[in-house]
Amino acid sequence: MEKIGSWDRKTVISVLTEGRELANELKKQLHPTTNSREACDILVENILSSYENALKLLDCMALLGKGDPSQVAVSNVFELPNSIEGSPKSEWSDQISKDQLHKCKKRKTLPRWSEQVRVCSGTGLEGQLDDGYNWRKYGQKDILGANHPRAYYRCTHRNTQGCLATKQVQRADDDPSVFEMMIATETDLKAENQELVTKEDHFPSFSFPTTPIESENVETQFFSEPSNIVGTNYSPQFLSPATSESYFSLSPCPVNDFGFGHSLQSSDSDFAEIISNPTPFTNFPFGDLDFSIDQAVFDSNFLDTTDFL
DNA sequence: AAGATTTGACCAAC
DNA sequence: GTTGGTCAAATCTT
Repeated sequence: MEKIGSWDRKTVISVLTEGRELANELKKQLHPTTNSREACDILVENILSSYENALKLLDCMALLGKGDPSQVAVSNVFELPNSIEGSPKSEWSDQISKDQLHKCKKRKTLPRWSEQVRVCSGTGLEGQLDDGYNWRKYGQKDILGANHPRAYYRCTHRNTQGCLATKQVQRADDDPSVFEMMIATETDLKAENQELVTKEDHFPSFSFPTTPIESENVETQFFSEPSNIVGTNYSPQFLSPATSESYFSLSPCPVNDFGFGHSLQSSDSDFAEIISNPTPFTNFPFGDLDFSIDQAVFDSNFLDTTDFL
């Protein structure tokens, strides 16, 4: 497990410095005596990229915040990159009646999780991690073959704002200090519904890969070009361009306060320290950063800071 | 008192 | 029949 080192400050400075130098270069190019439009375009792109990188670094650091980052070991597995751009959340969530909610008792057989996250516990950092939702536990179940029970959480604002995000948390069998979380946001649920209607019509023979991209591949993709850390030139091959909400879009229900959510009162609950605020930026793809990216598939809007600034 | 958690029961998928 | 996801009453916390 790699650890987060002193990358943060140095990396931000480096990125900002790069942006400044590029801006200076652009200034030269804009001089009346020189007239290279193409060069200017490239410089502008690079400048924007540099500042975006810096901003995202700062966001990432703000979320990881205090505590000992070395204890964070996370990976996201976007197992179902099928989020589909559609109507605003309020439009569809409002359509869900109590009867429909009641039907949700039925077992979910389709994969609908946008994120699978592994988080180490034990340092208090967990409390700093926040996916923007306020979670409320609504059940716990012993799972066959698992050493630890699985806890079920849903958004606190389910009733008041129709937030349908849900989350399952279970202590890993192989490493009890690691929690495995699966998070399903409204987008996933929406996509699931829409998929039932449209996939046969539109994608009769196409399916997304069920196994995530190897970490080496991800790192190669994202880390090979330092100047494009954030992937401004990255074009995901398999993902819908409208999946950002699954990751960070904090529609009405999430709180996104980056602080502690409610704390679980369960005396015996292994999840008590960690559940309320899991990781939003768990696999931030910075080349110099020591995040461990076990498996990931990124959305093109994944790092669009405008979604959460 | 309001809101959150616990836990047994219910229900549908398998 | 078994299992996993959810409900809801009871209980607890703030």
